[in-house]
Amino acid sequence: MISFSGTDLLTMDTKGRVAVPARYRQPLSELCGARLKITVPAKPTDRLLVLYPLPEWENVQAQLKALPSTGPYEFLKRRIVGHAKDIELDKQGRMLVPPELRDAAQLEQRIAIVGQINKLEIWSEPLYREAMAPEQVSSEDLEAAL
Amino acid sequence: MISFSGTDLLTMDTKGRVAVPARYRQPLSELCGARLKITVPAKPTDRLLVLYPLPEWENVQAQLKALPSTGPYEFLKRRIVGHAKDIELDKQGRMLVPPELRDAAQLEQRIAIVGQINKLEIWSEPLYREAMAPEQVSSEDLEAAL
DNA sequence: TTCGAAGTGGGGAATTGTGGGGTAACAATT
DNA sequence: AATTGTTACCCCACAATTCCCCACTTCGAA
Repeated sequence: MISFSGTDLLTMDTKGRVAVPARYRQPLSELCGARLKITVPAKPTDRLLVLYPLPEWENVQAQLKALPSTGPYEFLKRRIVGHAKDIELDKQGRMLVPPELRDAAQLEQRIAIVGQINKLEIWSEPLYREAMAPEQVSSEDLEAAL
Repeated sequence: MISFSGTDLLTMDTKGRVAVPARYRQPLSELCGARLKITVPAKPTDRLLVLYPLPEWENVQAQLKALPSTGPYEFLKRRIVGHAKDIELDKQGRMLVPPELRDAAQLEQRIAIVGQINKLEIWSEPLYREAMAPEQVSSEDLEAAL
């Protein structure tokens, strides 16, 4: 299994294409023919997208299926599955981000791709910078976490 | 079996026709000759339609049949089976949504087709946006779910 | 400096979504 | 039974998007 990490700053062109960082391409191709699934994150207020290799997505889907169909879980399942679309790469190693997801995550030209172990996160670069700013977490919470 | 996921934003024309997203057409054709069943959802307050491939509908119907014929179950069965209609696609891959169902789901021009594993949901786009809005789930409930 | 790999841009063909006209099937009405 | 009107389905046509290919540029390594 691949392990994603590190940040790549890239640009999305006018057709909505974004290059997948080259270092992931061969591993992805071997693992699953570079077939991926893109969707929204669990928290509805988070403005980003998550990108799974297909086998990893199967796990996620299985976990979702195991959740009860009530209240917030119901919402979660419908939201994540309802937004999940297949992604393949073109011969230049780029993905085409579906328009609905583009604006769900408020993506513009500048994009940040962030590796998170089993998935990639796709951010608008300005929003990513904001989210990473130190003042986004209270110092007490941080202390508690460390 | 097909697995539906992801959202497609489309328009219903003045004749009540809606294009089935192209990525589903071949799978549906192979699975069941693109013969589908459309009906209302279980919750009477939900404003949307559900669309099953015929084999999947058979399962649903069998489950309904197994329910006791009393009180709320009786109601459920009558409601779901009573609204169910056959759907086929025209040569351009569009379905014709029956008028009664159109206004049961308050469909207007802008439509969202949402994949949910074994079925497709047909929403009015504005209503779908509302339903997916973060305010629809309390932040405490959400915290608990994550 | 040269070379190759990576990221970016864009032309053009094919596919997909949309709109609308014509006609056949069907229902309703007289 | 004849007439009218409505509906559904065929076809064609246009527009937008997606996909395939080629090319330029930048950057780091040899």
